[in-house]
Amino acid sequence: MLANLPIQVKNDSPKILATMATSGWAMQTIDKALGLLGFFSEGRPAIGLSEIARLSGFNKATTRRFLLALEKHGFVEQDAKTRAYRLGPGLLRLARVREAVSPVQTVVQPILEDLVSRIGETAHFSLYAGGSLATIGLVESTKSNRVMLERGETIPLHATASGMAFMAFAQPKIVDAALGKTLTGHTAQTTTDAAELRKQLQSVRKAGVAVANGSYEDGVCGIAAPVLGQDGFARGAVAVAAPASRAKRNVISAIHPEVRRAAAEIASAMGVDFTRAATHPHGAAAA
Amino acid sequence: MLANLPIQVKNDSPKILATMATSGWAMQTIDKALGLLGFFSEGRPAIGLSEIARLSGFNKATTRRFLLALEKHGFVEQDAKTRAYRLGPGLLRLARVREAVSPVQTVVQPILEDLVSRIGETAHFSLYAGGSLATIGLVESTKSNRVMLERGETIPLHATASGMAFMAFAQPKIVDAALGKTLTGHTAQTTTDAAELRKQLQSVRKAGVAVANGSYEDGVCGIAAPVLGQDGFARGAVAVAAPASRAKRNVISAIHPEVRRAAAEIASAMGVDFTRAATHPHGAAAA
DNA sequence: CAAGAGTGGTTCATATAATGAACCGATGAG
DNA sequence: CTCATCGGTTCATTATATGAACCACTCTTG
Repeated sequence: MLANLPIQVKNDSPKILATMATSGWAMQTIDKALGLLGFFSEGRPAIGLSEIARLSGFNKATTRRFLLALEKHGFVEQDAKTRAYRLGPGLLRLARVREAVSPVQTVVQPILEDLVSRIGETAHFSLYAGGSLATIGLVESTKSNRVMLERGETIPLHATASGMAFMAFAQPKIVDAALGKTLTGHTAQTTTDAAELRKQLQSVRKAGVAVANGSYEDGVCGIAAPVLGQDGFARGAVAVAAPASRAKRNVISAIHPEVRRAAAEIASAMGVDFTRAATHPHGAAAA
Repeated sequence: MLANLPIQVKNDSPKILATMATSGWAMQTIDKALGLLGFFSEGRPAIGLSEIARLSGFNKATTRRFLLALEKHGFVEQDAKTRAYRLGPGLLRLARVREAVSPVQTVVQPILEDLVSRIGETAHFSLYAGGSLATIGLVESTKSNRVMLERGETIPLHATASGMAFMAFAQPKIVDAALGKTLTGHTAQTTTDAAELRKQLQSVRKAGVAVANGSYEDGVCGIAAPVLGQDGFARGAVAVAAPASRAKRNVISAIHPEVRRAAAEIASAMGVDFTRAATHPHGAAAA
């Protein structure tokens, strides 16, 4: 049973982009090209041309043209030796501009650190971007038996506590889009029925917190709270991830208020007007 | 003469992208869409649809489709109230992945801080990305009369010390591309003649350092050294920016070795093999 | 108030762009 | 050697992006 070893959570979904273009929408070329960037992760930092083509389902020639266009703008760069492509330095500049304008990472990190010091479990913060939640902040527990996450990972909305907390307070169209497509089961515990998930979202709205036990990764229990924007809709979520072995009822209960507090702090630090949160569009208290 | 006030350096170039597509190259749609991101900066963090269309030279309808495609992937987001677009959270994730794989920002910052503490002037580090240098790290001097820079700014190659230091050791094709297009004069001091600039690059190669006095912003003197990659070609540059009033001959001379040292440290920290730097493709010592 | 000039956003005929099977040369494994 | 990769390229085929004119709306301004 994994005993006392850190639990490594990974995301190795291949997901073909080529067929996705059939969603009857416009500006598909850009869509496809930007989709390629999603294949890069901490665990797969550099990818060869053929492999990207295989992963995305595009022709090698097309894939290469995409990569050249991305390279021209510094979004990817090609290793001179291995010829493999990796994320480029242009992203750093854009992220800096964004961060200079509305600081998130700098503000979130200390809040997460505080959260981790209080409850002793790994915590992370993610923002909704491009159809899923993107992990923006991550602080790992110092315990030897802890949950480990990849930096900058994208996490599915329907299979995680963060995702459920987010969806419970997100704009309806986002939820519809997320639950509309085929829901992949990550473990035996994953709920893949949209109607059932919507029922669960109701409970999350009442509680203001989402709990997911092994629905994304076996043996990992997540407790998450939504981070709301000025319009009252969710922007992202804060979550605590604990080994299931430690996640007893009373422990989870104790974590609830801490996660909600962290979520409120983050929302506030991101410049949220909390008087608005009272007249929440979902009619539930979430902060 | 500006006396003792901090000197603010800005970049307000409008530059139309619509005509640029004529460069006989492929995958133009992606190119155009990604070009829009370049209009966002610390000084212009949010832009309305019409203004982006005006800046880029594209049709409003086309521009909107670009923005929607970018938004879908979290590269931009639209303010619910003002309807203006700004850089999106998806960039943070990608930058994090890139940073997790090959840390630059985290490594550069302390080196810059050390540099600033030694010489007492503003210092910054930039990487080549998308046709120009992108400021990745920035530490300002604590003096009241100091040079101020925007975070995440893109700086022209031909008009700055950083640019010249970079070009002097960059891949020839990059230099050709940079000097091939029309060179804009930012001040009366800016050299806009490609042949003359190439001659200056020769001197920079000999010195291993570039000095630019008021060629980008009046009253600002830049001293820069290239940061070389494992292939011996420049990846970016470190620069010190001082008010011209303080930049006496002997001061500049004193800064030279400090900037070169910082450049060497950064290159080393970025994982550069320095035994390679000896057999430099340009036949000059640059570290 | 009304008129004018801005917005952001949408439509549909037109014209331009993206695409991929087959190809090449190189490299590495058996 | 042979076979299977790799990254990269070509050109006929096809699907795509594009923009003028159009709303609906919100400011100013007289």
